Amino acid sequence: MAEGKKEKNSNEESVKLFVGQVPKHMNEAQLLSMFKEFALVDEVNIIKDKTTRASRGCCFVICPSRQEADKAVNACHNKKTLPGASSPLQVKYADGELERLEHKLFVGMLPKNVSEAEVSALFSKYGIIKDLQILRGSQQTSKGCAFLKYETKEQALAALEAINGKHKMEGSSVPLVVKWADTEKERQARRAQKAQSQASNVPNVDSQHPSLFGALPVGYVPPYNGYGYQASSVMFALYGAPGAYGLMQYRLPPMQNQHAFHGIIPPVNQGNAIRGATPDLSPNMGPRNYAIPPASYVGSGYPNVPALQYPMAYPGGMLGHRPLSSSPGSVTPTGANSNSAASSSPGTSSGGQLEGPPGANLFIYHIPQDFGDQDLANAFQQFGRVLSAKVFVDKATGVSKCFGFVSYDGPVAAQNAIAMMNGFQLSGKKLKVQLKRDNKQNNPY
DNA sequence: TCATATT
Repeated sequence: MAEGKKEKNSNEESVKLFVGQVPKHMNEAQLLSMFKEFALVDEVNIIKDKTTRASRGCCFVICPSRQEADKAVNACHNKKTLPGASSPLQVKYADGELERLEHKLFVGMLPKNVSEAEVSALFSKYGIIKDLQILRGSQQTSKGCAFLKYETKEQALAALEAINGKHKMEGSSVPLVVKWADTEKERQARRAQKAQSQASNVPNVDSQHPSLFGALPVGYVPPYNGYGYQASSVMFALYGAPGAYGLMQYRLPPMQNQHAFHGIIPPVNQGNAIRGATPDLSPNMGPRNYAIPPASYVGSGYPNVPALQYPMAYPGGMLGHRPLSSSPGSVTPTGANSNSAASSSPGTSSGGQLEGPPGANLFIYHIPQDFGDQDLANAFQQFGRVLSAKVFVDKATGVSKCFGFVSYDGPVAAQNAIAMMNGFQLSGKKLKVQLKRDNKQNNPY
C-alpha cells in the first residue's frame, strides 16, 4: 500500500516517532494506514527481536516534518488502545530525535568572567540563538562552559567551524572549544563507564584468597557482562550479598551455571539443588544466583542471602504444589518435592513478559530493592511453574522500583503464592502479593 | 503500586 513519493528518509526534516503498545500481530502496512489517518507518514518500521524477528510490540514512524509528527502524537498518544494491547498507544519522539532537532552545541574554555550576553554577541553572528546557558556552580560562578542552541543545523555548524579552536575571547590565551553537545545516550554511556570503573574497585580476590580463586577454570574468560566487570560467584560467597556492590548485574560464566544453586531449596533437598544444564537461566541472572561448587556448600549451610529467608522449608510441606513434578518418588520429608531443584522446565522465563491465563498473574509490591527478575522467579517458583517474573527498574538508573509481576501457568499456583507470600516479610518490608489487574478490555479502533 | 518496548 505504500505508494506515492518515497523519498529517502534520511532527510533532515523528517522526524522519527517511537510508538509503544503496538500489538505484536500487527504489520507495518496496517500501522501505516492507521497513522495516515492523522498525519503524513513516510514509513513505519516495526521493532523486532534481533533473533526471532518477532515484533517487540513497538515501532518507529517516520513523518516528513515536525509538524506532521506532532499531529500524529497529538492524535494518537494515549488516545487509542489497539485491539490486543493492554494500554493506550504511546507515541513520542524517538530517543535522540529531540536532541537531533535542537542543534545543541557545547562551548568550552570560556573565561569565567564572560557573561551570557558576551557569548550571545559572538555566536549570534552565525545564526539565531534559541537558547544559551553558561554552566554555573553554587555561587553562580561560571564553570567556563556553556550550552547553546541554534535555530538550524546549518547555523550551528557554521558557528562550530568558525569558532572551534580559532576564536579567543578577549583576555583569553586559549581558543574556545565548540562541539556538538553530547546526546543523552552518550551521557548514559559515560555514566555507565564511570559506575563500572568504581565497581571494579572491589577488594582483590586474587591476592587475598588465592586458593579459592584458583578453583576457577584456568584461563577461563567469562563472557562480557555489559559492564566490563567480571565477578565470580566465588567472590559473592566470600564477600556476602553482592547487593553491596551497588547496581551492577552479574552474570555467571556458563561453566559455573552447571552448578548454579538456587537459593530457596529446603535443606533436605540439598542433594537436588545442584542443577544440571540450566537452559532456563536468564543471561541477566540477578546477583542472587550463586554458583557454588558442591563441596563448598554441602554441609556448610547456605550463603547468607535474603533469598534463603523465604517460607520455603515448611515442615509440613503444605507448599508442595508442583505441577511439573514427574515425581518419581519425589515426595520428600519436607513435602517440598525435588522439582524446584531438579526442574528442567525449559519454559521458565524471568525476562519476558509472558502472561499466564486469567487468574494466574500476580502483581507484587515491596520487593526488596536488590531483587532482580531471577530472584523473583526463585522466590515464587515453589508454588508452580513460573512463566515469567519481572521486576521493574527505572529506565535511566536501573534501580528497582520494587514492584513486579510473576505469571504462572494456572490460577492454583497463583492462589497458593498469594496465600503464602502475601504479607511475608522480606528485607524489613512485607510483600504485597495480589492478582494482577486485568487490563484487557476489548478496545475499539 | 499493575507488563516501558528505542531497529
